[in-house]
Amino acid sequence: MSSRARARDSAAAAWRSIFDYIRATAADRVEVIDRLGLTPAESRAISSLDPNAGRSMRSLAEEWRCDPSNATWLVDRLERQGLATRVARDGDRRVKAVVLTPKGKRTRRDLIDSLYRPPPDLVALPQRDLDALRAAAGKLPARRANR
Amino acid sequence: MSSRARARDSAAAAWRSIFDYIRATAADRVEVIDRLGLTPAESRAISSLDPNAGRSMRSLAEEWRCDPSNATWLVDRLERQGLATRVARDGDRRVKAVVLTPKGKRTRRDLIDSLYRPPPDLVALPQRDLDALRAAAGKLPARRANR
DNA sequence: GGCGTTACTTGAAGTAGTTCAACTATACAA
DNA sequence: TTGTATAGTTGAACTACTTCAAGTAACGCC
Repeated sequence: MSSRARARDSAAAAWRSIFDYIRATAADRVEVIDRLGLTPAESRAISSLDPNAGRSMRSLAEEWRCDPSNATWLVDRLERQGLATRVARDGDRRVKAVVLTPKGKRTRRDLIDSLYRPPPDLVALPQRDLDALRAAAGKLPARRANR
Repeated sequence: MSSRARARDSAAAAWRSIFDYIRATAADRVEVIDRLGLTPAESRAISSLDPNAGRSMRSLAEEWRCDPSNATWLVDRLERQGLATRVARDGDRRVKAVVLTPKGKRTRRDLIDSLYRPPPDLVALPQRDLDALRAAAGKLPARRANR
């Protein structure tokens, strides 16, 4: 067997296990989002806002791959919940910077901490496996290059 | 540091990387589902149907944690697309077994093959990492025990 | 100052998914 | 047989999200 084929085999087996595990734990994440009173779209929105900087509507719409009017609608929802506000940017008053309110920052912190908390099954793995997992997974890109 | 704390640390780092990578590749999976002309709910529905056996509406509603009427609505959609049919079960004619049509089986096969195909970034990892990943991830439960 | 461009908003229409209450048909047990 | 429970369906009301077309306001260049 070629080394290429061997890589594909191992990767396929690994991916299947990871994928199944992600699906098995999906309900936990829904629970987190529910607890914070968010919809899935709102939770994604909140986590793409930088607590220390505003972001234009346009850049948000691009990241979310949605219509600008859709971004307006979503940010409206965040604003109505007191999680974010719009401030006109000095210099170019056309662009609105969306910034997290203190409540928004707290909610984002809670959201991210909760989602990043490793599930018990994972923590229960042997230390050897955890170290290997950490090393291997750490080499994966956290963001996909623009295509 | 206690061995418990060490496990938590490694697990947290590993989980973060995995979680980020899953999010980074989410668009690929949306693409697969779109290509098959399915909604996310339909794709989940199709993948929980066994190609070799029917399943009652009730058991589907339980797995999907939704109202029975919701299951009716979803299976209606599958039926309208020619992916599944209902057959009354002999012996208890109240229960309808939902079975995949040949087209439904093909679609399911395609869906699962596509979702289980490991992303390129993963295949590109060093063989040592892949083997370790496979071994570690293989120890994770694929289904969550009922709670 | 006029003009094209950019950033964002508004409104209308549509799909997807959820929830609840009411209903039908079958099974099963007293 | 008569009641009671179970499996599934129907319909109505609602929320979340998407898409498109049209509109407003500010910018920046000539």
